[in-house]
Amino acid sequence: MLHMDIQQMLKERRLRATPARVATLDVLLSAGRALTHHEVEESLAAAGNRLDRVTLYRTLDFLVEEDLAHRLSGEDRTWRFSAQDKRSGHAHPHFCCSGCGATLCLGDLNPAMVVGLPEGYSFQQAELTIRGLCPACNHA
Amino acid sequence: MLHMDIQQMLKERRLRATPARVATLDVLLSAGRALTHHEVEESLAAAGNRLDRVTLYRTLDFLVEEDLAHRLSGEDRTWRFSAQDKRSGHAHPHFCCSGCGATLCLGDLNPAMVVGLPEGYSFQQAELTIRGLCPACNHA
DNA sequence: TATCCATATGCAACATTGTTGCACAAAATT
DNA sequence: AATTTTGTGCAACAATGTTGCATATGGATA
Repeated sequence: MLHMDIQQMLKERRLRATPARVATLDVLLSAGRALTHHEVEESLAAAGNRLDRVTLYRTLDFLVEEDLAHRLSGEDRTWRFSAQDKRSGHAHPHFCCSGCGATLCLGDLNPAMVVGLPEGYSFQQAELTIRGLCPACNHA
Repeated sequence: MLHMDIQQMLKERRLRATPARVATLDVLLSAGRALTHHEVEESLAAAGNRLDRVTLYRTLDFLVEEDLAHRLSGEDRTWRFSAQDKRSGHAHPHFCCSGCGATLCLGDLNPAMVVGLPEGYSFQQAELTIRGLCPACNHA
């Protein structure tokens, strides 16, 4: 996406359109999948937008808080961030490749799934992660 | 559970019934929920069975490999271990409390849920995590 | 356009969680 | 009992994420 458009995205929400945010959002929007902090860092560096580690952590946190990105937990204890899916906020089905860790978002979940909590428990959110092999790892 | 019985569990599978394993398994079996490494460590120490951090990591890995325990990833980037549910290996619905992080296993998943992967992707396992509040946190 | 202030950034230090290598101890096997 | 195999503890390291603080900067205001 054009940086102009990304700046616009931020300004529409009355948020500061700093270079760090624009570049980070650009990386997330361009990726076809959820990226780790490290992957974002490398991607930024490759594009000549080197950011401090801490700044990137804070920028990613910021984007998540402002609902411009989505933080999801994988099987490898590292957060992954995605700006792709602005799907309904309460049900996030993901696919996670056992081969390479690639993570991406699938379609909506059927809320009917989320029933049968024990007495006294309250529901907030459901997350379904399907593990398997992505096309690349299927062939390897 | 009695230590005798736990030793039996291990020996039936031709595994060495070391004190570290028996004590760790005991802690996991007695807990009504999945425990973090740290929680297991504390629980062991409280029972006078202090274990080295590394030994505990390795013991937990061992139990998972031998299918005596189950490792699950939470929202806080730390593994949790449970010896409770020897439910079907391919679908693990969990409940995770947003208040205190307590994690426990719910009933079986309907495998029909796991359909609709994009072309080229292969299925291995599904994990559904429901977030919400446990009874204690609901009242607090 | 120049000034100013809230806030974003970078740096250093730290915290947490998990891993690796190696020497020693304990179990199992003979 | 001796030997082999495996488990344990210690030290050091690695990866991921956090906190405090000084400085730089975006964007509102004059």
